[in-house]
Amino acid sequence: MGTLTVGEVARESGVSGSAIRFYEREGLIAATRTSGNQRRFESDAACRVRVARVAQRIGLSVGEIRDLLAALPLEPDLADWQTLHDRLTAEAERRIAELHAALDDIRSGRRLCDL
Amino acid sequence: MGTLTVGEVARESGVSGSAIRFYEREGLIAATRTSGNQRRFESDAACRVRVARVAQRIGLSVGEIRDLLAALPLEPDLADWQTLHDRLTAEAERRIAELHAALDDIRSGRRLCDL
DNA sequence: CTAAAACTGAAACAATTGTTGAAGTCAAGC
DNA sequence: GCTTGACTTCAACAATTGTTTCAGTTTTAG
Repeated sequence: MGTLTVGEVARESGVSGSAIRFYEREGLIAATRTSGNQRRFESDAACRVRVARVAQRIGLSVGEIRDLLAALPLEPDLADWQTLHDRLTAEAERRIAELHAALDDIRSGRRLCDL
Repeated sequence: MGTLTVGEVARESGVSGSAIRFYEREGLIAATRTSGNQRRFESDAACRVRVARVAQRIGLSVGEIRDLLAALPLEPDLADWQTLHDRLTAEAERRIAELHAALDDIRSGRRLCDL
């Protein structure tokens, strides 16, 4: 009950088992191993995977998400969540700004060829 | 003088020769062939490649850009440019809206795990 | 005509984000 | 203790967007 298998994390987070293994390989989530070499995750794993999917919606790469989650302790306090929150927000706004810049260029009146 | 080689299109459009060949393979730009099988592009090719790069900034895939450029005749009139313009703009706005939706979710007050 | 520069296709490589399949191992219930 | 479902690793595959390298061909300038 204290720990979760790959399949349980997969179900709880709505991601496939192969993706869960991939995320563990990539360092997004940590696992211990049973004596028989099976992964066991702490109960926060599904939460972290969900955070990862939110970050993917924003457009972060797996490497960026790894770094993001690295700053999130096992039992995050409010400040930890706030930090994560702020980083995701900043990144989203940065990407929105990039798109706005592209839009401005498109609308600049110059021919598209000259951008 | 009426046609351009790969290298000339590359220089005029600021992308590499290998990318130019790739774009031709993928149908973004059209080429005729010399008797010696070398590509020759019409003078609009560099322009189309530039449009493609703008579209990439917006986030369109090569396939989407192919479709976009397919609607652009060899000598586009104002309406053709307007159509292209409108599609790019709409696509940019769509992606901006997606990011705003993600931002709204992040700011919804729910825990990130519950998104 | 010849030498150099640019071109050719084909294939391998690269990073990214996983999925699929095979063969074998572990864990849980009965 | 046996069966069954879930797990393991490893490798191959997939799509995307090109780059690199090879050996060979064409074009162009002189």
